[in-house]
Parts: sequence; C-alpha cells; structure tokens
Amino acid sequence: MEIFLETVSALNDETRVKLLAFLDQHGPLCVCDLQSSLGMIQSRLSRHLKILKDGGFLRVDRCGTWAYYSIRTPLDRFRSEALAEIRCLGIELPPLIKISETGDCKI
Amino acid sequence: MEIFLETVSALNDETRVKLLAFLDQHGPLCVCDLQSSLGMIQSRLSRHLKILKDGGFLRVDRCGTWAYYSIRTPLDRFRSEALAEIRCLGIELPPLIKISETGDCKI
DNA sequence: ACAATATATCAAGATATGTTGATTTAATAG
DNA sequence: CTATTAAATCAACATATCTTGATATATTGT
Repeated sequence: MEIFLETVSALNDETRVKLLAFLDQHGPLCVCDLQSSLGMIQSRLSRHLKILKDGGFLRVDRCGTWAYYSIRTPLDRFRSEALAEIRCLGIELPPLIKISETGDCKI
Repeated sequence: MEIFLETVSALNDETRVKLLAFLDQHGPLCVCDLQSSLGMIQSRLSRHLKILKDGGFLRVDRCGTWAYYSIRTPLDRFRSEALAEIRCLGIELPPLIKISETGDCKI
C-alpha cells in the first residue's frame, strides 16, 4: 500500500506531470537545464525530482556536479500506463533551453 | 490535465484505496452498509465516495433513500490498470456487514 | 587549501486536504 | 403534514503538501 501511494502521490501534482512530460520528450537532462527550460527555482525543482525518483518514475545519473534525470526504464505496467496517459494529455511544453556546459559528461 | 489530476488524486488516499478494494470485492453497496462494514462515520464515507465518483471510478444508483455505489464499468485503461494494481496489493479487508433493510430495492 | 558551480536539504509560511460533529436535503411511512 | 431514515453538505479544526529563500554538501578547477 505504501509504495502504491508513493507512486500515486508522485503523479498528484501538475508540476510533476509537466516534468515527466518534459523528460519523456527530451531525455536525460540535468537540473540546471530543467531550471532554465521550465523557469523553476532550483529548490522547488530538486524537491519534485526527488519525489518522482522516489515514486519510481525517474532515475538519476551523476557526472561530476551534474545530476541527469531521465524516465526510468523499464517502467512497470501501472507507471507506464500513467506515462501513456500523460502523453495523451497533449501538454504544451516550453522549448528546451540548455545552459549547462558539461565538459566530459556524455549523457 | 484537470481530469487526469482529479483521477490521480482520487487514488491518493489510503481510505479511498480500501473503499475501491472493498467495492471491487463485494459489488454494489449502499453507504450505510459500507459504514457498518468499514467502521467509518457517515460524513467521512460520503466525502470519499464523492471523490471516487468524481474521479471516474464509481457509479451511484439511487433507490429510494439508498445510494448504491459500485465500480464503474467499463473503466478506461488507466483506471482499470490502477484497479488491477490495487488488487495486487492484497489489502486485508473487513467482512461485509449488511445492516440495510432495502425493501423493494433489488440492487 | 580556496573559490566556484551544481545540487540537495532545511525552516517558515501559504495552501490544500482530511476528519469530525452538526445541519440540510430527500424519500418514505404513518 | 409529521416523523423517520439515508445520504449529502457545511464549518471548524488538524494534518499534509507546496513554495520560497537560506544554508549545506559535493565536485571541480586554480
């Protein structure tokens, strides 16, 4: 029950749904690029990314000081159905604005 | 987006997940029988049933003063996947205690 | 070691959600 | 019409969640 509710409550926020849609569209992105693209302050973004990660939707790959977040694969049935539902919403997303200079990081 | 969030937030509560599981197991039940079975006070139950109905999970059939709630059919993909997930949780449910004397109501 | 950058966490206040008991609405029986 | 029962709604309070700015941690470059 706890895990189910953690999964569901991760979905229960407009900001997080948009984040999932954006990462679904653009693949692995570091926090600062999400910040510049979505116009969110860093602590807010970091919080929501953690909730999505704990909810089983995202993975993080660290490279130096950067943290790359992306949709976790494979997703289980329920989570991938949720993602499919989010795709169907046709959410309007802002363009990707990359500000990171990632040097050797090849993610 | 609004409808999706309404659907998700309907799932985002332990009481409502148990209610779904109970109705899934026992079929159409009136509020008073849910009350006696689940040991919840009436206003609380009524609130959660409304949220589940508005979230697209339940239907109501009225018969006299009784209101019979049951899982709506057919459920769309996302909702039925959610229900399948809830079935998999193996939630321990209390026994059904019927207190209603429904006269002509044949639901 | 020190400074700079990226990210995570914390504390405080604002907003939303859940619980309870009281009240209201609606249908039925006398 | 009045009383009774089932269910819905309301108001007040308690709890949880979200936002923000400040601070902490961690890695890299000098």
